[in-house]
Amino acid sequence: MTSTREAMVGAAAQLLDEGGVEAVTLRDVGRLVGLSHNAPYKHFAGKEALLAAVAARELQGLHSALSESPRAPLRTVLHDYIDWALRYPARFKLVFGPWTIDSDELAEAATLTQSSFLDLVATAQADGALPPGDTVRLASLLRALTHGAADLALAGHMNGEGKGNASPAELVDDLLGYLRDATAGK
Amino acid sequence: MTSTREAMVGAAAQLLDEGGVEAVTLRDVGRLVGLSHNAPYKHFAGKEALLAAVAARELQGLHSALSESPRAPLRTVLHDYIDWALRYPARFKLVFGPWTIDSDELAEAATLTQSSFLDLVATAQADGALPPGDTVRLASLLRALTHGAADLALAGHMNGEGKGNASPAELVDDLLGYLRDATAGK
DNA sequence: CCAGCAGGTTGACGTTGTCAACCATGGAAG
DNA sequence: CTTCCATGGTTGACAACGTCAACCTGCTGG
Repeated sequence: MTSTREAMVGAAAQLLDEGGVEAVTLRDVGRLVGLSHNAPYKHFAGKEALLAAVAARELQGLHSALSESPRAPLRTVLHDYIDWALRYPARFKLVFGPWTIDSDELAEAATLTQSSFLDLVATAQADGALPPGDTVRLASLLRALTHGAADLALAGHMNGEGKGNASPAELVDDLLGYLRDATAGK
Repeated sequence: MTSTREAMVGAAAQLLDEGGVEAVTLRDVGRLVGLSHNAPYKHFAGKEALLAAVAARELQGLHSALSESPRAPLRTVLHDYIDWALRYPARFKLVFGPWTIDSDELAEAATLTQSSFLDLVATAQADGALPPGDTVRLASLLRALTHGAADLALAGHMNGEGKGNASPAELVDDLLGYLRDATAGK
């Protein structure tokens, strides 16, 4: 029994996937759920609030995927992240775009995902796949590279002239390789 | 003697800095240069074309900064890149956002900047500051991390709870450190 | 001389976000 | 049982925006 609010979030996500964030219009969301324009205002303060709800749902999904298989190797998780970004570019850009609104829901989902990832990095450190040291900082490094590789790939800045070009997944593997070497060489 | 077109690009950049990409409106650009709405259509095919011109100008600026001091250390260049991104977030997001338009001007500026950066990485490899190997791939790694660190910082995803948090510049230094170790250990 | 184009103007149109006012309905307070 | 009011819905309006069309300059090349 999906509430009207959830239906609206779903409709917004659908519009997002089909035509990017520009295609998400409050009026179309109303139409998609069988209500009239302005119906969304009964559930969201405005357009940004609706988008924030979509972002929160997506973040919760990421967190679920992370916490449901706590034994997945770090490399797999990062590759999955990249696959997700490439498959749903608009969602990716929305989630990691600038939130001009402070949604409690969103903030909570973000910290949850963050802590799940931290656990993952800590285990990898314990397993000797990553160098020891500040876990938060190492996690930030991994996150930044993965995010940046996906973002550049989406922006088309990484498909230059073909020669020697690396896919985002390959870049992640490169970094993991360097980090493993640093661990072993210590 | 700045042409009307250049004035419009400048006005658009100003609006961009003040209020983000949403604040850039063709009508305001017209007003800012003392002309009436619709004047921009005499110089640009539409809004996207205007934004593409702004992005191209910004990319050319990056390329100039890169090529004017060819002896700057890689670390400095990357730090400058991050400073630029944090100081002009809207420009940064515009330049590395998805270009739905193919502007020759933009494409050319992009390849120029790309090649400048490749030269820089190649010299760093020759100096022994970076491990040998596929220069393009290594440059992509550096670019992805720098870009991702800046983007996450802008999105607010990196100022968690303070403890152990790394600034984008520190992450760049971390990666450079790992790469230097990989070079020396070889 | 004049044809035409670059650059500029006004006016209009449809779409969108948002606000205001009104309406139904269902449960809680009296 | 009635009364009240919050919830979720509606319609209508408004201003702003992107964009198109039509019109109006000058200047310039043939």
